[in-house]
Amino acid sequence: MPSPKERIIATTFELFTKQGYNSTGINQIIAEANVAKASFYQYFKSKEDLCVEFLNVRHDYWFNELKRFVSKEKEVKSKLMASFDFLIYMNQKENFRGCSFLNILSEIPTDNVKILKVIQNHKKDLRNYFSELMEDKDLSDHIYLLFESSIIESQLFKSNELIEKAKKIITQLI
Amino acid sequence: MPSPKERIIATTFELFTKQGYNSTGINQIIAEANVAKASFYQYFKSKEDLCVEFLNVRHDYWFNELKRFVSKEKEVKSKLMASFDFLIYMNQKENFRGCSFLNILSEIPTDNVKILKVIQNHKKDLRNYFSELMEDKDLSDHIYLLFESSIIESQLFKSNELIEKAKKIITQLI
Amino acid sequence: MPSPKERIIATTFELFTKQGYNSTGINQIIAEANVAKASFYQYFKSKEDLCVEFLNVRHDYWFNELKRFVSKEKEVKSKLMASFDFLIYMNQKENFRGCSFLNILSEIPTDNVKILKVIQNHKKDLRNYFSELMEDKDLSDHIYLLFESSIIESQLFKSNELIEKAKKIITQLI
Amino acid sequence: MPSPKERIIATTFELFTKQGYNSTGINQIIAEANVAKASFYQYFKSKEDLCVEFLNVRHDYWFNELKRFVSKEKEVKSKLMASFDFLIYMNQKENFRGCSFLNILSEIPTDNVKILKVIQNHKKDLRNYFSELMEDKDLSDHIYLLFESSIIESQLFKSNELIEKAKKIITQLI
DNA sequence: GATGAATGAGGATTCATTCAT
DNA sequence: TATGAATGAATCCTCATTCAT
Repeated sequence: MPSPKERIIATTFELFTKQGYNSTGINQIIAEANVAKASFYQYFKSKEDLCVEFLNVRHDYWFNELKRFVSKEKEVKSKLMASFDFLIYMNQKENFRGCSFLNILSEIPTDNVKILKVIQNHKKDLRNYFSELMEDKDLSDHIYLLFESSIIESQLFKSNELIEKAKKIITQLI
Repeated sequence: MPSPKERIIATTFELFTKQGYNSTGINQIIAEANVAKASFYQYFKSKEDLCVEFLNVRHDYWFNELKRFVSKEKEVKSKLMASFDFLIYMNQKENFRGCSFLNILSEIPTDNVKILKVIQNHKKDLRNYFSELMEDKDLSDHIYLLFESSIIESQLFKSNELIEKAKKIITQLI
Repeated sequence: MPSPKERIIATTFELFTKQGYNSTGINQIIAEANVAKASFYQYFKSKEDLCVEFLNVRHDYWFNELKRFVSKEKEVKSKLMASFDFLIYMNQKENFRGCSFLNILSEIPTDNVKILKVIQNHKKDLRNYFSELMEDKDLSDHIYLLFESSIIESQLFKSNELIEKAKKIITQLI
Repeated sequence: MPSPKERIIATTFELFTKQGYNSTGINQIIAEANVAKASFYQYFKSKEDLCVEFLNVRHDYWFNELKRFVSKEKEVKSKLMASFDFLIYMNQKENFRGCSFLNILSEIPTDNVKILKVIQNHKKDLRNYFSELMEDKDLSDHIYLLFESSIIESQLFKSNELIEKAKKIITQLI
């Protein structure tokens, strides 16, 4: 059996991803992780702290999954297509829950700098991910923007339609 | 003095826009609207109900402001530019609070169909807004997607940088 | 049946007097007052607030009891003796719980100015009470100091011995 | 580096004196003493136990300081004055925190005999301290009572005014 | 002799909502 | 129609203590 801390993180990952930040209480986390309340607060001094941990774990998980998913592709264009297909894959896997980072962005007070920074860094890395695939920075930003809206729109409409449309657009751009 | 219902709606508009849905309690609303609690529940049978009302009011407000902002422009291209400038205008006015609809999308449980529909309709109208400006549906969707990410990214980074970049991209597209 | 607010105050009075401030939880208060938790927070925005209310009620109660107890005496000297006898009376009635004000002084953080002021005012009133009984301010302060230690010592030793000694001392002073 | 037990006692001394009993958690003590939790419970089977130890240490410290402070005086009267000056000295040193013993008396449940006895013994020793300075037992008790209220009043008002007044009173008594 | 991970009962407070008037 | 008192479940968090190693 994994350690309490590991169980907390695993449970948090699952619940924050599925239900979001505000809808998930500490009580539910410790109940499902089968951990004492005080154990929880030994590892995370606040829910905000846990949120940061979650976002870090999610960051690693998400980029690893993305890179694994894209790894079989050799050309830039097919890497791009695979990146968008990754969104479709994740939507199916996670039931169109959208981007955990943007979701939490909407859930926290605007002055929560600590969490904001983590979210910003995640998106900076994503923007970098595209810029490293090609030389034209304007183009990579263009694709980044389409990628971002693809996530949101598919979350909102619980449909991959606009992801497919983005793919089509990009095909024509390159 | 406006009626209780009007005062509730005005206060809700202000608070939901500024603080978000979950961070705004019923108590704060009725206190600032100077309305009795039971009066509140006479007009809105739940907070969810109020949310729907808010989104409807916000929808009208937002589109009216957008259209007013763009109305002075005659050509399609300048209308598009003005639309993105509207985002910059709103960011300044509302302190980079982003899109109320997408924010609430992240704040509610995924199974809240009632609210979801209202948000979807808002975005359908927005997508239509662009498609009515031009014949090429692929192009209008393309612009719609850039518009959506422009909102989000400027909220996240509290900066209009990517709005400007989207404008540049669109200039080159057309 | 008294109103919830009255029941809260009555219960608080009883519990704070008997158990002290920190040892009395909100839960116990609302349970014994038979009041809903939210009702409590409707009337008192915090436990600190309740404490201030308690001290005010206690202040009135204590001085009224004191004055009532002393009222039958005509001469200064016998009024003084009665004042000290009042301590004996209260010790018996409240089981040597000492002074609620001084007890709470020890229980709160030193920087809690709000509560501190209430305690200070209570003691200023007591000091005034003695100074109004006689012309010699030094003498009245002298007696005030003996009165204060009488309270404390009888609380500490659960005995009225030093109250009696103070009475004897004062008899010789005057 | 001192032993764990010594570090615990030193830290406890500092924190209990500064913050009081209830406001000081075991966690803070072991953290600042740099000691493992289980080590703590090896030396002290409960917080109550630690409290007793603290009071004993404080007792020795306080009387040693008092005697040192007074030692240079030869006459009874000047010894008394020095004793009261010691309170002023301590108030300045410890920021008007009052008497640790009386503070804890207010913080513990009334039925805690174990701690109560320690506090009583401390005060008995203090009463003895004065009675050993002079033959008249009534007078020494009188001074003891003024001493006690001097501590309390200066704690309450964060002022040495009433200590000075007590000194003046005593000067006239002798 | 010394450790630190793990505990569960309890702390104060806020929430959206309903009731009797 | 309009009120405001009253509700109870839920929130995040802290406490002193014990356990196996």
